[in-house]
Amino acid sequence: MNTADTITALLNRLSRVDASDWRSPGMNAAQAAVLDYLSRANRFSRSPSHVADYLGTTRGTMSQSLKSLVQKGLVSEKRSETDKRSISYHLTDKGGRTVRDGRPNPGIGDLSLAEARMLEQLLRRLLQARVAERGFRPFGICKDCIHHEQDGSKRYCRLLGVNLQPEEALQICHEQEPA
Amino acid sequence: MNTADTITALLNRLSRVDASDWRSPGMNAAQAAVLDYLSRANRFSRSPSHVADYLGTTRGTMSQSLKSLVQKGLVSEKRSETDKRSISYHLTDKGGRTVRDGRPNPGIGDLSLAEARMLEQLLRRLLQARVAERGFRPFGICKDCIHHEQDGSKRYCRLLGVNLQPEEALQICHEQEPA
DNA sequence: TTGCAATAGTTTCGACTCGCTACTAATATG
DNA sequence: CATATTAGTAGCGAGTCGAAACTATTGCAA
Repeated sequence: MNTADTITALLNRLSRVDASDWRSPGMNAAQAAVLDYLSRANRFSRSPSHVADYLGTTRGTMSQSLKSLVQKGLVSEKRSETDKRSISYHLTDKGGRTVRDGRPNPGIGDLSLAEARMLEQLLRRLLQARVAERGFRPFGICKDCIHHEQDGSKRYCRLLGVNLQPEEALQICHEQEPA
Repeated sequence: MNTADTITALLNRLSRVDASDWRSPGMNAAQAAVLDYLSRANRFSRSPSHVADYLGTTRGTMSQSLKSLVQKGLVSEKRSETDKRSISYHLTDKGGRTVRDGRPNPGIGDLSLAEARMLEQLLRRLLQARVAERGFRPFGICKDCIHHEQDGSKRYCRLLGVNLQPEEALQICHEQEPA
């Protein structure tokens, strides 16, 4: 077994072992991933298609997942004014609490802070490679985008032609193209 | 979001993006994980309970998964002679081929070989920590175990009291305790 | 303008996952 | 020898998953 395969196997078990934490309170890994994404994505990136693209699944599946999250009161939908086809989902208060409190804080064992940072960077680059390999969008954060423009404290998106709130600079955008 | 959470989020998306490869030929991530485990576990570690422990799921779930793999002819069962309760599963020829050929060889992008090795080591240590955190068994390989005894080319397991084949030294064992 | 084509989302289907509880059979233990 | 423990399974209900079919809206081009 070569290194790439070994890494993939480790990744697989790790996410499975992590997932066993979420399996308690009527919550599963897929739903947790959706909530996590919605908590970090900007207002232009929260449609079923976007979440599906991010997680590498289909619109049909995501439609189902979002429906079940709506039923649980964790997520709420808002139809777009301009394009009546598209819908933007967002966390409810309860959903926000679930994301913040519900996460069992995962340890890093005997890894030093420097090693953890190193691991984070390596994972980021691996993810970037595998995402590109499959033609997926990068889903990076707004401020690292070629369309992001900053003038003092004012921020602007050249692509969408809108002004941005300060907190939006760190959110995930489906249109993001790394600068 | 702290480093541990960030790492968990990266891990999650990575395994999800990887999983989208397996979703083609009537095969899913859970089944792929079972086949992968069975291909690497020794003859003492291939019962439903063992696979379930390894993947952090339940015996009931694993029983179902194994049933569907049997139906596809990828896996076959053998009842134990000594303990008539226990069953050991193993890959069929077709199952072996599926593991070997079916894996879309995953890239490592622009990571150097040294960086890939570093990533592998860090992941291994993180996994070890999270496994210990939850009281799971380590499922390490035979030769790194306190019960493993080597005398020239002869290998022996002190715990189970049996002689071991050379190739078994590198297989996963559910009884393994790191030396 | 009208007539597609593309897009966003949903629904339905069948196979499967998943935790849970209840169950059977075999083995241990006192 | 009675009872506890262990290994595995069956059934339940909610949900995941891909695929295909379907609706509604928007874009585009003749």
